[in-house]
Amino acid sequence: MTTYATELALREAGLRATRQRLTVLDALRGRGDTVTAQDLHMELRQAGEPIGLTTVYRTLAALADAGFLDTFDREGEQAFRLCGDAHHHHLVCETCNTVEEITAEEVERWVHEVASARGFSVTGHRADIFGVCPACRG
Amino acid sequence: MTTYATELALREAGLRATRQRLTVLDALRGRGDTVTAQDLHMELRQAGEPIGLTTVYRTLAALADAGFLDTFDREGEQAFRLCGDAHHHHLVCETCNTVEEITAEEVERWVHEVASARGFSVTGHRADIFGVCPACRG
DNA sequence: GTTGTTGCAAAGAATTTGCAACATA
DNA sequence: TATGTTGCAAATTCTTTGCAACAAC
Repeated sequence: MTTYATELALREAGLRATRQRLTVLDALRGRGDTVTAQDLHMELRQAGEPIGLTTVYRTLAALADAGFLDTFDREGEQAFRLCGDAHHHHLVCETCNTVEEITAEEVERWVHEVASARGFSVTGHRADIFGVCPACRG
Repeated sequence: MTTYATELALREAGLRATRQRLTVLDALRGRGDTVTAQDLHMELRQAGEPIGLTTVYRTLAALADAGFLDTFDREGEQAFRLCGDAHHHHLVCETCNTVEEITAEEVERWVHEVASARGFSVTGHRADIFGVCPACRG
């Protein structure tokens, strides 16, 4: 179900709306967990989608670069996940890799207090919580 | 200046106090920035220390596993840094890779509030701030 | 038509493993 | 001495690049 809005969003980011990019975005849309390029490529191929591994790597990098995806590190591998527009943090289930987005004014405030107290100019920050989700605990 | 305390700490963690491990710990002790296995190996070799790359990898992994080191991701590469005992967060200079440790009761509190509100059991959390330190801004 | 994109094959880089020699406890 | 550790070389794995065919605008 590729929406027209998706194509617009891609163009806005200076990316052509190719079949492969729409495929990747569609695949990402359904899921709340993180995926690596390798994972996603295999899934898409198994689902019959013709797409190259190189393209999956490049697409995920481009989408992350354009702010469509959040990035995570799964021990050496880079994993990605579709994200909302606003800045947020993450509640990550270490068992199923599902990610819930959380906002936190408390953290934002803390970030600027700490940084300015030490004379740092802030370029970014990240606050993630790791745990096991209710579903995985059974 | 390999202290006896260092050797004890290693044994406590179930690791033998080998020359290589003490060398790595010594090298790490002096610095406030993060290093990768490749970096550290090269530095040690250049300093005349005989140590294998494999060993540096294994040593850093073991030390991190034992809680001696904090780990960071420098785009694909894993970087390490000696850390204090207590739980803390990081103020990272993206220019020189120096890390200042920061404590944050506010964040701890926030972590448990958010997690329990969603039924997650917490296994860990991490709050890092990225920026440019006063020295690098000149 | 132009220019960005794709995908294969090959290259590159980081990291891990097999295994015999070796050092620590 | 028994067992954990080392380090080389080789193998793995993740990721990137060259380049010609191709698709989007």
